[in-house]
Amino acid sequence: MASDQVAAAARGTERGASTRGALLAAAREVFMLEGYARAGVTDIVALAGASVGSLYHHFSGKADLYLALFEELHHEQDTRTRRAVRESRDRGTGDPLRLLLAGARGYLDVCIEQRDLVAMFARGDGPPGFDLLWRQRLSDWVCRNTEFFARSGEPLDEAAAVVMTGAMLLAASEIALAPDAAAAQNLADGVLKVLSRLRIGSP
Amino acid sequence: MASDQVAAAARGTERGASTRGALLAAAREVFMLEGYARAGVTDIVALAGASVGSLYHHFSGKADLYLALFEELHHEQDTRTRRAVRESRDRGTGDPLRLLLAGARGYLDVCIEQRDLVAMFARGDGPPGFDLLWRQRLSDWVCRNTEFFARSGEPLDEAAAVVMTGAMLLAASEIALAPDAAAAQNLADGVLKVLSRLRIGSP
DNA sequence: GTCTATAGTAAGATAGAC
DNA sequence: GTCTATCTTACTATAGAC
Repeated sequence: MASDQVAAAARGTERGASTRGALLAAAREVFMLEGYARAGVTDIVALAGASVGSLYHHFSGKADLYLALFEELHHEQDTRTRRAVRESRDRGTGDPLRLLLAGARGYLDVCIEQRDLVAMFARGDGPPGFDLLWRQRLSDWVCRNTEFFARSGEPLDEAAAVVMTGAMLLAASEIALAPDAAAAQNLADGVLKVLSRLRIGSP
Repeated sequence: MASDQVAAAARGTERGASTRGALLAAAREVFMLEGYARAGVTDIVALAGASVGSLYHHFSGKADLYLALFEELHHEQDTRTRRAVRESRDRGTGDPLRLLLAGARGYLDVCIEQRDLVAMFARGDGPPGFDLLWRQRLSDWVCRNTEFFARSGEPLDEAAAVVMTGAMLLAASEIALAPDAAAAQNLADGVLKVLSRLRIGSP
């Protein structure tokens, strides 16, 4: 019967998805603990309760696994940043710098929640070519902020963007090393407060 | 005769030193071009006109070569930073933030002069464990700046240090990517100007 | 001090049965 | 979709002659 086929497919799909999820979760643990280079494919599949063959069925290899984790975090950061800006605007904020800082807070919130994962990426150890992807993302970010400052009438737009972005970058990294969430939150608050002194974009 | 022995030793030493220098220079080229991971020991010795055996006579391995280059740059940055602060003080500068920024300029000057090398280290790709050394240096820097701001009466001392240091870090990285020295200089000037607006440490 | 040739090793990836 | 066993590849590092 057709329903049997459907049911079988569904079972298969569910099982596959669960294996995939277990592999991702295990990779996360092992990468965080050992770093990318020292992590072994065998350690990951062992922790996931799966096999090497399964891993290569779902992913193209160790690097792919790492990239998947990175994209996941990046997506979350992006979503939260946009949401924070939107909510601030809905609350009536008009000042561009205020909106930028609201987004920055959203971003740092994710960093605080996922300190361990952020720390892993901040180490810089990743698959060959990952640094290029990272640099690309960073450049994009600087460009977007440069455009923002240019629109706000800041003459030193690029420099301002470098200061802003660099501060956020190191803040994320230091937050990842903070002993607990409270200390991390404290640091995030401080950084945003200092940045608000820049008085950029409010001529 | 004793003088023969001395002469022989001197010749030997000179030859050794020259090989060592050639290896360092070649390593610099190859690492800059290929990155650490992709660089092969064989490529380096080929470019240096030396042999694998020589390399392992002078250095403990590929990683050691990389570290030597890093320490060299670090030493230069340190020297120039201190010199810049001293010179500024001699010119009569008393304001602490001004002195800090003078040092920052000295640091960025080295980054501009050695853009290619800085770009190589900024990629983050290095020998296993290098990220730890890097993080250590970074933490030291943040701590020193935190102490500086604390002495200057800044209540958000750590946050201010993170903003300042993060900005310098990304500035170095962006300078390394600048198309030419003029653009790099321009960006450095802008960043220092923006940072001087923070009015940190001058309550 | 320098060289050539060789060995070690480690880990990621693949083949093919179930 | 999942598994085990095997492979292969690429490199660093060493041994030992000159």
